[in-house]
Amino acid sequence: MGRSPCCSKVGLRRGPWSTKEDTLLSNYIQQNGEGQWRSLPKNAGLLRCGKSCRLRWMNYLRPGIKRGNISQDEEDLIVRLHGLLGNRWSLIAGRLPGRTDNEIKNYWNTHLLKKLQSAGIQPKSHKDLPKPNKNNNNNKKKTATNIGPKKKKKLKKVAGRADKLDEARNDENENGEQSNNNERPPKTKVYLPKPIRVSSVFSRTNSYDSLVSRTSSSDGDAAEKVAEVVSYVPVAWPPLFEMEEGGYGGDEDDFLGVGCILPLLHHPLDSISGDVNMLDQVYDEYLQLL
DNA sequence: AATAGCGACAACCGCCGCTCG
DNA sequence: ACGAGCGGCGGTTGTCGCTAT
Repeated sequence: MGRSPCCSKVGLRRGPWSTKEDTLLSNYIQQNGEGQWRSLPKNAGLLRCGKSCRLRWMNYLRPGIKRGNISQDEEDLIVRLHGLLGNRWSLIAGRLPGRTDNEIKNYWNTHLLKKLQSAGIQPKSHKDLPKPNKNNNNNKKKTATNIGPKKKKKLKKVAGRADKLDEARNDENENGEQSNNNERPPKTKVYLPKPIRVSSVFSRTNSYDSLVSRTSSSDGDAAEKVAEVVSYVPVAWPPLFEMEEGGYGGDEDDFLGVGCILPLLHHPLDSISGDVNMLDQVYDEYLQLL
């Protein structure tokens, strides 16, 4: 059965937020706290969908949000985490204080993807890792349509760069089109680790850029180099406690310094410290959980 | 100067899992 | 057990601004 939309979209504003709307939203949340997103717009005097309010708050208005200027360290970490986790942006964002999943996702799509590809890296190196069911079901999601964004954009521009006025936006009618894809794979329960924010910055000596530069600097056996770079996919999990005690990051043989990104399994950690075989087991166990 | 091409990123959409009645 | 509501997530699209032609 189809679910009702999160809110009636009739008469609601869409598109970019004005400063006035931002102020209204910020003030309301500061006074009343987050949550109750569905009723928030009405209470705050906003003509916005609750989801839109939440997104705006989470990605831009929330205190502590860092905007732009993604550092080399952060970029490095994003690449590593993506190699581990795939497109689980919220998890990746959880390891980057002040960064939002949306920003990381955009940054990946616009910067890092090209960077990796230009370096001859197929960034899908994590494809062998088991993905959560949600991702495995991506087929049911609106996958790339026959007309890609660029083509659409081109078509749109060919048709003329019509200015999109707010009035037009307001007049927009949602047709409520929904794709009824009834052929869903059976659901399976999966373990989805929750992101854990940490404030410490990991030291990573084996930087992604150095890998890339190594790869692109010479014209030797390309496949070999790709394999070499792609090997940033981890092979073992380090004990979390090392990271949490601020001592993490010294070992170049850890899985490239990602460390601690995943919730720890309940293991007698003291006994596995330094034991690569045991770490492999931990990793295997984690993969099974996934 | 006008327009096409393109990049960047903000915002939207649809789906899912969790919670609660 | 079931269904609805809610929050959250990831993929995709829309919009804007800059550059090239």
